[in-house]
Amino acid sequence: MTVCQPFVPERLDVVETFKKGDRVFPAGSRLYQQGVPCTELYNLLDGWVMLYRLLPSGRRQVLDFALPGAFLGWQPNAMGRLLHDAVCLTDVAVCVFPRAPFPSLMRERPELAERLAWLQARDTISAHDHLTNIGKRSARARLSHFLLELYARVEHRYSVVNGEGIELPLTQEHIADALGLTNIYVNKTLRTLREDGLVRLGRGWLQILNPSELAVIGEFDAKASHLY
Amino acid sequence: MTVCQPFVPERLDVVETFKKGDRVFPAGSRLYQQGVPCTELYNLLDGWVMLYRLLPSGRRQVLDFALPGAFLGWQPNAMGRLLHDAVCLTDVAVCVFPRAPFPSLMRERPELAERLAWLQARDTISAHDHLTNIGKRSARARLSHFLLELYARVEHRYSVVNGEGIELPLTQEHIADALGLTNIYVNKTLRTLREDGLVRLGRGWLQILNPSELAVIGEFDAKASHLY
DNA sequence: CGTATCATTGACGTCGGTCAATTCGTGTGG
DNA sequence: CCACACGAATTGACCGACGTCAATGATACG
Repeated sequence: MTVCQPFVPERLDVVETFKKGDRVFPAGSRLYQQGVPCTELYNLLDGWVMLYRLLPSGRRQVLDFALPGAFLGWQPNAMGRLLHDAVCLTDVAVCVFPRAPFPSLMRERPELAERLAWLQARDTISAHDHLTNIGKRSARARLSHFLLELYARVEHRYSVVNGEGIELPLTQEHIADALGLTNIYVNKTLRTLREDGLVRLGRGWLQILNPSELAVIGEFDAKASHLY
Repeated sequence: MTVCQPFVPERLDVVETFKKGDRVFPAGSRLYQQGVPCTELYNLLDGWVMLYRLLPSGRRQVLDFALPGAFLGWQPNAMGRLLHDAVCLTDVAVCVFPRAPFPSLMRERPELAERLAWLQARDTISAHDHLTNIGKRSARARLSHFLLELYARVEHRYSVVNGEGIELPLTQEHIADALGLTNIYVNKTLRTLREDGLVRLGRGWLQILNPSELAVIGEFDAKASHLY
């Protein structure tokens, strides 16, 4: 499901030719910045990347937490200026492409354009999920939905021992900025979820204790998760 | 910027061959329904289409108001089941395509896949805008931002006499469901905007009286509107 | 002219925000 | 090994933006 990986074998070399190579970014570093042109594209191989927008007022809206397989930095030309920030929440491994030859590369390799279209369509659906979650649910439901979805996505990518919990390199402030809440209220809502025996969540890890009850609260339909 | 229109001339016939023809839907009718497979794709030629999701609880989140040029009904296969509803707010003219041959058509015509990728990327950006608006702004700012963006989009498609206002076939409930508010609070907030001489808005039309002040309130950057 | 839909307004309640203080955890330097 | 520092988590008191409920008014349509 990544951009460069699962091509038909004999085509793979073409994309391989264009890539600049793999690179590692340390936790806290930035892949690219809102409003600034960026000459590279990134295929996320390992680690977590947070995508967010900054408002003039300084507030931050988290758009997505990108997991391995995500293709980052590509967008219709706003004169090359990107519309969001991308920072690494963990050490991150990416496959780097130069941006310039990409349009012609897409024309030469239709399956690349096709794959990009699908990735983008999936991103749109994901954004619509996110939108619905923020727009129409209470804080408690938002958090439930968010944790379940994140858990499912991580479970799908990393090997997770069933019921063992996952690594979750997010602060409560990150979660708050994703859900349109304050870190304080996220904390208070988390407490009620914990007290009800639904989740456990500490520094850097998450465990879902009662997925079915959480799914009811968050109106989460596991079968409808097409966003892996 | 539509799917079938601006191809290089000699290619156009290929897409034309596949299309099933133009069709008109009356206001209030539905193009497709959430959870139901749909065998067609639609290129919106004229009119307004509202895209929304319904939650189990019955609440509705409006995802987008589609304007001419939008390409509707295409998404990565969730077994063909669509994830949102599309209903016509006005009489609507669409160019209809059968869904089945589309994957192979994309492979034959790379420029189609490329165009779809770009349209989808634009949709993602638009969804991120929407997300930021709902997640991080007060009701007053949300409304200001929403009205300005909508005005800009309509202005870009239909010929608008400067300062004359536009047709806006939305009820306050539609707006509320798009912005994560209640129709009642939308009404009250609109009143304050009117009283401050910023907008005029009645049944089916909208006039922006003070765009610069509205832009300040809504943190709206006209230059950043890449969503035409 | 009657009915349905949408807009408007007020009274009241609450969910979530703001402010501020305390605790906890981890890393760092003495 | 302990003292300190710093960021994150936690908690409480208070407040305000927005929701809920209910009634009235305006428009369009048959």
